[in-house]
Amino acid sequence: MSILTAPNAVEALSALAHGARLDVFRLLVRAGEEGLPAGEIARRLDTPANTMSTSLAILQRSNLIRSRRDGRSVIYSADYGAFSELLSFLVEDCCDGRPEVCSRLANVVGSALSCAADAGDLGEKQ
Amino acid sequence: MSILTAPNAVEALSALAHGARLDVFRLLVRAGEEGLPAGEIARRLDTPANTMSTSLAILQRSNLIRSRRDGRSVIYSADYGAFSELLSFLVEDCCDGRPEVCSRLANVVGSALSCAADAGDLGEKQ
DNA sequence: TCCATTATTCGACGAATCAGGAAATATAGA
DNA sequence: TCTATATTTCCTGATTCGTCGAATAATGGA
Repeated sequence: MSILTAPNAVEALSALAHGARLDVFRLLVRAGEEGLPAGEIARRLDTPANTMSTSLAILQRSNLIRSRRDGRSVIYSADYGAFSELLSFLVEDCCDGRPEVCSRLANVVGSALSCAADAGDLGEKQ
Repeated sequence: MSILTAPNAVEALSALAHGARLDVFRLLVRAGEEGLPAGEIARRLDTPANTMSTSLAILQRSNLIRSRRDGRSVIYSADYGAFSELLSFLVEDCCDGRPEVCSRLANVVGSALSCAADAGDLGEKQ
């Protein structure tokens, strides 16, 4: 059961349904918990600061990213929890009525996440 | 590594980033491989046939659903493979550089898909 | 062929989204 | 306080999207 409501999910999907914003989100996912300052994100993705600010605001409104101020900079980072909730929302329906089809999703997502096992903390962790 | 390009992913996310279309897709995911005829989908979701036809066309263009004709009806069904590819695309970045953060996603998605294990074929199975 | 059923395409219009210049705000340092 | 840096907000034209009435296919049966 996901915590996300359908409207929340639509907002998150809308935020990601845009080439530039998807690039931002993926950059932040790769950047990890420490995140990146807005200006650095704009520079790396070669986007005007005001346009990037709008993109960041849309992603933040959807809860997929967070921000914190650090001096003159505003640091953005991916919200992995919210991202997980979105993924849960997307996959939860496969279990309603047709659990047998879930296995394909489970296998594919599981292998895509095999690095989690490589990192040595899938479930048990150290 | 996902097979999906970023533009493909954006198209699929855009297709899902709409309340009515998300409802259609989730209905079809629950309906399984056999799918449902267009008219039945429109009836269940209380939507005019032409509007539903447009929604179905958008979902199909994004490859998230397929269609086949059966007499006068056109049967739509979820494309679980394409759905898996989209999920893979979304999660693959967490492995680039920050494998440790993947574990949370793996755990959440894994438990959301616990029904796959119940259904008895999650890779190893028990 | 004629008709009923099922589904798609066309056309049009309001609503929403997009991008970025210009101006405003926030912070730090001198 | 004054200035430079970092970011956001405001604004607006251009584009795209969403909806659905009406018209147009496609199919099967009589």
